[in-house]
Amino acid sequence: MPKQTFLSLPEDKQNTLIQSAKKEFSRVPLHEASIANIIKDAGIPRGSFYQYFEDKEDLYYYLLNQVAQENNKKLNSILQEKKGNLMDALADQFRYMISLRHDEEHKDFLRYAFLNMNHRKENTMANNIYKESLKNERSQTLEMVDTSYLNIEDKQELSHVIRIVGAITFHNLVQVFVHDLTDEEAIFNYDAQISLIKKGLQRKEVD
Amino acid sequence: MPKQTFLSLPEDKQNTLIQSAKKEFSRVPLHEASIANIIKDAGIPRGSFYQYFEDKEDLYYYLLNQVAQENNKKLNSILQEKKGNLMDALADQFRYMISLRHDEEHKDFLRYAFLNMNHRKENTMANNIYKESLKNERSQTLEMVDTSYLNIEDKQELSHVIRIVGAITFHNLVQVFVHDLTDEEAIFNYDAQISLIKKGLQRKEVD
DNA sequence: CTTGACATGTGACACGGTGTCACATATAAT
DNA sequence: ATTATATGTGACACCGTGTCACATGTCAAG
Repeated sequence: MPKQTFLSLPEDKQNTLIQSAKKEFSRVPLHEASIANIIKDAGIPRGSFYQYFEDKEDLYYYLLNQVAQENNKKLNSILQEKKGNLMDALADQFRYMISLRHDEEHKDFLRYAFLNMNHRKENTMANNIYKESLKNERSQTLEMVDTSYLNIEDKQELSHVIRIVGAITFHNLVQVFVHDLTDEEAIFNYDAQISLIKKGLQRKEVD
Repeated sequence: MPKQTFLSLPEDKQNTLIQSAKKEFSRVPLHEASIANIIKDAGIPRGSFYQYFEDKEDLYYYLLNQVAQENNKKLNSILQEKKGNLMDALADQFRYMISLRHDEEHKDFLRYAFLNMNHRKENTMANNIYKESLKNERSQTLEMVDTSYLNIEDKQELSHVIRIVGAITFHNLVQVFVHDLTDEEAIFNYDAQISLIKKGLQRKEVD
């Protein structure tokens, strides 16, 4: 989390720094990004940076979390639109996510995020790290799921379902960036996989 | 890949370096590991290191690939034992993987590998990077799958199934290390999820 | 042998990045 | 006006990387 000092800064100064950071994190992946570049671009001294953030990661995950929050809102609205049908909502959400690749502002930032997706980034995207407010939003999302569409018996199974579709969704998003899939290819694969797990991987015994 | 120079080295010198590397990569995750520590421990000069490997990553993925190869062999043998039943084989393989946590030699190395699992590591573990021989082994594994257990229609769907169970398996392995799950918890979750996707996530219409 | 060509070994060094700290400056409170 | 407290600043010490000029080894041909 950014330190209080940063949050107390005049908004435009905050934005300058954020813009510079986004620029750097869009140039190279996190581990190659340098604080030196960010502060040079933002025109602030090195010491100040460390008054605002713990380190590079702190700033990075602050940004990533902002993206995640937008995303979460989107999912909520889609889920509402789909009347609680989780699988349908995810199919839409997936399409939305890959469409972000064409958005100049997020493009390369997302690209490097997914090319170097790891547990912490995934967790941030799925929103578990920041703020209690998010915990609320999260369960708010969960509450919206209409479980009658799903082949489950209790809340615990719902959480397993979430993990399953989450793992598959992230896997597919990573594939999109790693192999530079077209939207069509990406959607085809994702839908195929979702369809498979919806109907079940195990052949029913035919007697 | 290590350079030829390394592969031509007397075996004991190779092993010394490998041991020192494993020690360092078990001490801290890849990005914190330092070549300085490895060569100090192995007692070789800095210049030599760069004659053997491109860089830190080169050495790391060489080691990880060795682990992956052992793993692949194991999967093959389990799959054979299970007469091509993929899902059953994976359940066993998962148990085997988490049991490696208790093996002193691999313990921390694996721990840091999974705590920082990313696309490249996952891919290495699932074996796609090194050697043609592995490509063969891979398809060899695929050939062993008896598709009659599965609810699929063609080879393409089989590859989707592999991706699905792969994503879920890795997700669960990461969770094991991130949350320090007991073997029992890990197996419970994994089995629950596998069972769900086997029978299908979508409720059948009851009329 | 000895010479030369080529492979391998070696460690000092330049470079670039990080995080800190002593000092400067602003802001607020009495 | 004075003191306390927060914030700004950039020089600096530290550490790790990858390279390069030079040293040493190997081996085959004369």
